[in-house]
Amino acid sequence: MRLAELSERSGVSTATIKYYLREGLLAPGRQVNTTTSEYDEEHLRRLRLIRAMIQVGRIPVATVREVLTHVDDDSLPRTVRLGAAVWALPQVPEPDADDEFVQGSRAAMEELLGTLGWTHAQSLASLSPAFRSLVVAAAALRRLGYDWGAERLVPYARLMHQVAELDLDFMEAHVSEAEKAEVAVLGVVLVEPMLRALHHLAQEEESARRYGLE
Amino acid sequence: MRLAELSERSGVSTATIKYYLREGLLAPGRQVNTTTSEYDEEHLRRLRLIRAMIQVGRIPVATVREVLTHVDDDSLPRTVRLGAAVWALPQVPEPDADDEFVQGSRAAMEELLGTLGWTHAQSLASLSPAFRSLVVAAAALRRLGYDWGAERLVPYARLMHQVAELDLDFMEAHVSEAEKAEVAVLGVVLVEPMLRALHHLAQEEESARRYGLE
DNA sequence: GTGCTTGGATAGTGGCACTCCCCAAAGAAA
DNA sequence: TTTCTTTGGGGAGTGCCACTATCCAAGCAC
Repeated sequence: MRLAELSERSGVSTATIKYYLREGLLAPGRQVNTTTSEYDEEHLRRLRLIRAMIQVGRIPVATVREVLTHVDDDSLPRTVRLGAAVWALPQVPEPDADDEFVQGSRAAMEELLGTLGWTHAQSLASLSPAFRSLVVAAAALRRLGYDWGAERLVPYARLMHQVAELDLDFMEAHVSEAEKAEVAVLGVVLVEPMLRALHHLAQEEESARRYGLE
Repeated sequence: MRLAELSERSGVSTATIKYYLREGLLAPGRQVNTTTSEYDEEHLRRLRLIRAMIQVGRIPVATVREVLTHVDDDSLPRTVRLGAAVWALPQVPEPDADDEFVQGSRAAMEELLGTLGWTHAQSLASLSPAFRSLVVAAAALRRLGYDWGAERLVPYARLMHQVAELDLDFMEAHVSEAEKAEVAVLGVVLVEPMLRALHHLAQEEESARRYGLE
């Protein structure tokens, strides 16, 4: 199929597809001659994935490129590729290491991992963007006078661990059917907005149950 | 305290504080004379809240203003104010109602609420931005060939309901100590990034347990 | 009075995600 | 063959956003 048809079937304008091609998010089509390129179903699928990451996952274009680069890197084993892709997802900016609230939160979050017995996460903590995000969020709450320390977060962490188990169970069940790490990234990137939405809905439901609709 | 000190103590530049004042995020200080305004601890606290929402919660400035407007609206009861504030939080754009994937997902998500017995959420579904987000995310997955229907989401939803119960338990425990709805919004806005970070950490941990670090 | 600081206003900056426009080469029509 | 339309590539432009830099006049400190 040509650019126009790719645009038609994906609902993405030709100008935007060209932009993605230029930015290296989408591989170039098979060049038929100087003015025509041929795209296939794989291009359409990848384009839909890119759109989902950008529109639903709110991931910046540069980050999408980075994530896809890791996903496509055949030189690494699948699990490593997936890990690299997830670590590339956008996180909060680097915190100020001298800030007292940041230091206190960092200590509290290390304690949290110890309490949970997440030994692998502990050994990765200093590198993990997710750990950094956790520290930054906890520091912001601390700065406002709230102590979201280890003990308050333990029940949240246990619930999120159950969520992670569901994620991985699903991935295992589908690895055989599609060997592409793309499938895994998809699960990681698109499940998050669903979790967020379910969280809000659950809050609405529980709030209505407790206090009525008024 | 004057602008310079407010800047000093919050770590936010005077130029940025002036911008927030201009945008109506921060109430003006008490005007002492034509060139001096006096700010108090409440201004400092509000400024820290704004920064946390923008930097940690990644909420756009216009949305922060909207959320704070609801929070400060004394004409409504507290629960309604909180609900309005949460509904103002950024969500995905309106989906194309004619899209077959969107229609299928909407039906599946309505079925999900039925299965869960979330009757209040059901009655609010057509209005709730969270429900819309859920539909959009499910539609994106559907478009890529994955069926995240009601039965696959039920376990996720039950876990997020437990999270919501924790949230509300915490809020109830703190309502007496601070009557401001600000406290509640804070919980909603800043807990989300923590959940996200915990989710990632849990994935890293569980993935390392199952497959090793390689 | 002189010089520095302050707060308010206006305009400018840089990044991002497109989006517009032009062009030369194909392919289709006459 | 000639004319007309379409196509893909590329560069420049757009609109939005979150600041940020500059200017200005009024105060205050010495």
